Amino acid sequence: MKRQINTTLENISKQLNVSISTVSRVLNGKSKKYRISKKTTDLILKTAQQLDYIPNQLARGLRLKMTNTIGLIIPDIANPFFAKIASLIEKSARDNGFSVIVSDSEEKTEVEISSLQTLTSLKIDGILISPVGGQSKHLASIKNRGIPIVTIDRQCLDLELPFVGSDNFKGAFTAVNYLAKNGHTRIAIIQGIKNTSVNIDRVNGYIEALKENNISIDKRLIVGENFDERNGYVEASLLLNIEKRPTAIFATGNLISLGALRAIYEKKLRIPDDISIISFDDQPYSSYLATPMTTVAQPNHEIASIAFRLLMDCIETNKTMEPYKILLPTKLIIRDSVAKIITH
Amino acid sequence: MKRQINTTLENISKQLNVSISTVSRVLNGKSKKYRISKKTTDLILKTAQQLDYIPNQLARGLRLKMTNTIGLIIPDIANPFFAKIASLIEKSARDNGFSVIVSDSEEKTEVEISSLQTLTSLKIDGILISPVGGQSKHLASIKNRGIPIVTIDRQCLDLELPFVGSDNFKGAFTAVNYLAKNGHTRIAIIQGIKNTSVNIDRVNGYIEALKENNISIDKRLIVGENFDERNGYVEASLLLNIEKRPTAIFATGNLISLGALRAIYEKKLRIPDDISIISFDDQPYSSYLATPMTTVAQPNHEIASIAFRLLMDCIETNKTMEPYKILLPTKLIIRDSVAKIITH
DNA sequence: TATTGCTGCACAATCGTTTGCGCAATTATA
DNA sequence: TATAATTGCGCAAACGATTGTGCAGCAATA
Repeated sequence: MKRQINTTLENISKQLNVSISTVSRVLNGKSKKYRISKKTTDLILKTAQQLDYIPNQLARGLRLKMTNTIGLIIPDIANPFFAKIASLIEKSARDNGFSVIVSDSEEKTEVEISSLQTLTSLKIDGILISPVGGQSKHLASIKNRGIPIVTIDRQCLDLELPFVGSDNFKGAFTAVNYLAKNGHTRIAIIQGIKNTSVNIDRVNGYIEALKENNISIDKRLIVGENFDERNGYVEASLLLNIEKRPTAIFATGNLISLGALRAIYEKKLRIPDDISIISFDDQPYSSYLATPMTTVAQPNHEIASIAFRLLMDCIETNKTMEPYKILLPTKLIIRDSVAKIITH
Repeated sequence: MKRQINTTLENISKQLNVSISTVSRVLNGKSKKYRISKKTTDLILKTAQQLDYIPNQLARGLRLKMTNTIGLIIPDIANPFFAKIASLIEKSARDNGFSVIVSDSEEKTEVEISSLQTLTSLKIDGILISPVGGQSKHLASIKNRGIPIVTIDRQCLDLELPFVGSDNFKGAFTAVNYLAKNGHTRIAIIQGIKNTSVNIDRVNGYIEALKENNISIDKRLIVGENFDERNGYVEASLLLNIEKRPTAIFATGNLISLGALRAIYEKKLRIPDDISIISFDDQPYSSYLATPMTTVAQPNHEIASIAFRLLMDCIETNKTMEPYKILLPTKLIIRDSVAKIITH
């Protein structure tokens, strides 16, 4: 129902009394290949410019089965970690002539499924996804359709797909080990969503670090179930109320630690005097907090650029996508949120 | 060059010995309108499901001149303010059956121009943009093409376009007035990009507040030129070094204030004892900073949802888009970063 | 029996590109 | 002066969907 007056190949061809194909070839820089004369070429180029011709990518995509568009599905665009990833991906894409359609799955499988549907109906050339976790039939279906897909940040547990992300196990291990080396023995972990690879690896890293330091595992100190701020707040509040409360909290995400801070300050406790904290994900503000926070930083730039390159590879060489797994090292950034505990 | 084995209307039609049109009509729920028998209808529906039919939106869009896709161009996805906006827009869009193609202009006009090109070639149904500022020919061109467009957060200065954003003038005025009422007379402002409406309004609000409080304008206290962290850092560092240094800084963006914090702490100064600060944009972490920061919060949710609704209106009723301007109120959130100065 | 009306669907054009193939006109070769 | 090669471009199919129009077949009516 729109009356957009767009100039098409046909417009140009009619104005110049040449065929549509000739115009197409010229505008695609195939003049020599198809031996279009310099005169015609120049003429077409000029009128195309005058008429402000912009190719219709729908038609192009329909014909070429290639849209130069990829889909990016992440669980929460507003989360600074994902925002950064999204921004980096978009830039890589743009630099390579690709557009990106972003979709926020809100950590919900149904949303993820429907986004996947939408994206495939939009005929994107590939998908970058940080899966919600749990089910993976819908991802398998994408894979079977032959649509290039690479997972980012979070792996798919029961499906072999290329992956790029941090070495979460080691990252968590290092953080918790650091706490232990500082004399902490009652260390709590506030988890994110349980059936995400990220979370599993971080929890395992935590457990391994405790074992390594001969600290027994206390199930009551393994809490949480979501990566959001509310979860951090709720679980930290609870933790602070148990009889022998932990001396340190390991927050598995940047929003979680923010929530934990809220709980801690609400109780008028001080960091690190009353309680220590380490958070996954370094943020620009991490050093300006009331107590500059010790964090484990992820290599966002590498994650984004490698993931994008991997996807491009899958798209170009349409080979059966050997499920590469790329684990990038994290970095513990030590600031002031961890106290050294003197034991006798 | 891909061998995607997709089921099309034709596949279904052949399998059932009916025509493509019949299949199309059934799958679009137009069985009654075109009097397709219940038997045929059910059969088609069933096989479509079995074959996992997903419509090709390229073909659809080509025919319908409607893609159910909008473009969103913002200057920096990684900036939490825009990340939030993007996330809210995406959700609104999804709820209305639209996809959004995100583009980060990096505050560069050339990028903005080329993104606009890409988006129109992708045949998006409308555009939401927070323009870089400066030139606006490319936006005029979009408008002339009849493509629905609404500006968000930043207005276009020399072109009438629908707009939704905060009342930046009043927001800035209130903030600076608050500083003045607390006895500050040497108040610096660190600006963002100069020719953005946002910045102009905030600076004007600042100036007006000074006038209202009989404080003379000191040009040396009006500094800055970018919304990023580096600008905040550099300008704050400079400000802290001038002979009679300001007692308060008004940072016009969340990244700017972060940079300012860096400069302040680097100089071992304390907030608010040595210097006061107010920042535009409230953030989740604002209250957990070394000194919880007084901020002027923007109504992100309203901005996003109203902007989206406005765009939908433009798209649906394709009327000539009366350039609505919607200014939403901001809110001063008072925390601890402003000192009360006692004058004699 | 002839006419009308309804049911149930098919035909074909269209959206804007791309591209293999073909063909006329020109130039080069023999 | 034939024949061959080259130059320069057009034809038409295809991509996958939507939709106005038309047309059989059958039932109902006159």
